[in-house]
Amino acid sequence: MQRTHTCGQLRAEQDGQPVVLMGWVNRRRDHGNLIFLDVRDRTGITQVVLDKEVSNEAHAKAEAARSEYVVAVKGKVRRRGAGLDNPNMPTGQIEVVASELLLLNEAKTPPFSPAEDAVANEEVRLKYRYLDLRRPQMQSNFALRSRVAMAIRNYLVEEGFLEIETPFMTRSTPEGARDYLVPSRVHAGSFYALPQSPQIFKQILMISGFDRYFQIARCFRDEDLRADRQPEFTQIDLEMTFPQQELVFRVVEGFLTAAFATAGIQLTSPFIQMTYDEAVRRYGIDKPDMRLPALTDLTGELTPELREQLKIEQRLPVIGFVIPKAGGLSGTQRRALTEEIRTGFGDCGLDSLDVARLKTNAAFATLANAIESRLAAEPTLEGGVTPEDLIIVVTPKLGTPEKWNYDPQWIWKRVGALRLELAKKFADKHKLFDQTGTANDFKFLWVTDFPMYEWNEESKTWDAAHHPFTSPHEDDIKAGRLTSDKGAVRALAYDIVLNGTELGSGSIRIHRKDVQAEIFRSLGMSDAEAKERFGFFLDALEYGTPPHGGIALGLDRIVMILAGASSLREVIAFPKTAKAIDLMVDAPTPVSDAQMRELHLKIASRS
RNA sequence: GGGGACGUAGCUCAGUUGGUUAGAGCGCUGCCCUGUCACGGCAGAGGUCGCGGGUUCGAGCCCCGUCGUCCCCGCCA
Repeated sequence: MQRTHTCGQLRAEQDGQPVVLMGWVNRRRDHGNLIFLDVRDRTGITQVVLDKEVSNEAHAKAEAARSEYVVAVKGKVRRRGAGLDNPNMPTGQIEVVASELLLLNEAKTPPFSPAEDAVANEEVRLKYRYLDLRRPQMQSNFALRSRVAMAIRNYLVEEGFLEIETPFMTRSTPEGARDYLVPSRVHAGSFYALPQSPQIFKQILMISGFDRYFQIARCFRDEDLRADRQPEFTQIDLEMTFPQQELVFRVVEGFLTAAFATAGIQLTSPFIQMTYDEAVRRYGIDKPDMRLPALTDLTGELTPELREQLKIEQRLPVIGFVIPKAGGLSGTQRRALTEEIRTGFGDCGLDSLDVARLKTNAAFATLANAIESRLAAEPTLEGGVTPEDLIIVVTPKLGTPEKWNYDPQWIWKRVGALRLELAKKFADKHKLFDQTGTANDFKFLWVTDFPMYEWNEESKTWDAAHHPFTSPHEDDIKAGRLTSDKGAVRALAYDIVLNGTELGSGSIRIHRKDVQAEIFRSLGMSDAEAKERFGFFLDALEYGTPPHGGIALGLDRIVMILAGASSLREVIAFPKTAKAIDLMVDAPTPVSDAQMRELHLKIASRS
């Protein structure tokens, strides 16, 4: 028996047609001499009718059928009678009257039903991943993922990019994330590393003259996980020769537009841009969520006298922001929130003003009104500030936090974090995170001019903020800032941000050996050390390296946001838990002593 | 490495101040039912209250430890 149609395919037009369907029993409704089987495959569900008067034998088999049995149905499509349509399902105008039913396979009673909308806890879902993946929501997530990847491939190939694979077993680089290591059997005591990204290879491909490269590449990082971080993840990695950064942006906007179109979302490009400094100043974070109103600097609204009265530190900024529709709190609720903020900032010396209360006090009413009108200027608050909105004004208490001295952005970052925390807390009220199915749900943003260096408080050194192959701004090199003022050096590095999630980052690379060597030196790496770690790369730079640059975007994150999911596990078929365990296959596991010996390994302690 | 939430039937969860025999819905099993589509009706089975220890006359509930899942900080060039 050969399947003729899928379970999501049949419509009224096929009335009377003989068909063979195959799939899983989604539900069975037994009415005695009449049994309904809902048969499911990844395309949908079709109601099959087993009538004892049509086939006694088929009906008997249907009596034995249970949830998740795999069945084959031979029968005829029938337009349902008047009043029997089910408008809730695409195939609801028809049913298949079975003349023959085969139970292709039985199924144990599943621990949870793929037919239920309610989801089981993640532990069970991950253990029985094959059942979880049968759920229509998951099927649609992976169909979406496939379409997105295909659209991106097509777009990039059209634009002249070549898809080229790079090794999974490569050389460990101590910079950046922790490596996953693969012990060598042939070379005792030596290890390959799984790539954190194909960074160096793609640059070598540019030196090799491939002009435009891309790859949908698996990357591996042995760091602690989050909802949006898995130990292995997939990047859309690309690199091109002779690009201005704007050209990279156009390519990315192009393939994202193509990708989102597969989900029926029509994006408009170019995406807006903002420098890193601006992002931190206006949003307190390098990946602003543009669905929410920005931070507003209210410092100018407070005279020294007012600060004095309100016990506010004179040297530091006063920062306000609005959470739309989260207002109207009672006095008790406001006091609780104020207290929460105060303790949340702990030893940082920050406090907040209760604007609603200020308003009721004649001495401060002018200030409160001024604050309100300043906040209302924020463009995302089209209707101005209303009593429905929640106003937060963060003030530094008397006594200066030490951090201010070396990181002037610190207070902005803290308030930016508070803005996100409160936005999350009041998501039900402002509904700005809800998906409406339009391009409006997706706020893209380019963040440019990242700092080249980052002060590492622990080791008291300057580290590369992006990676050490990133080109600094020409001006900053010329001005000698690589040595004199590292904190002020801007890189030709950029991030693409979607709804507050970093989708990807890239840069224009260094293509001259002298500059590369200088950067290594500026990072405290001696020439000998640089040669030891990146000698092959420095060599390659000497054989006619074209200017080049690129970017890498997290495919998993793109699909996650597009699918409206809140965890990567919803869009990765076989993901790992927060402790990097695969609950289905049970990995990792210890290996046999024989394997260990072969790899010249010994476990120091199993404590 | 640190903080937080959760863990009770196959699943989702309730379980009062520590007090008799630990409950509900769904699912499951059996019987009945020819128009259901979350079918319905009747009957029934199903529990190491994550695990270990402690307090107590008595612990699902309190204490200590531990394991697991999730979220966050650190970390993630």
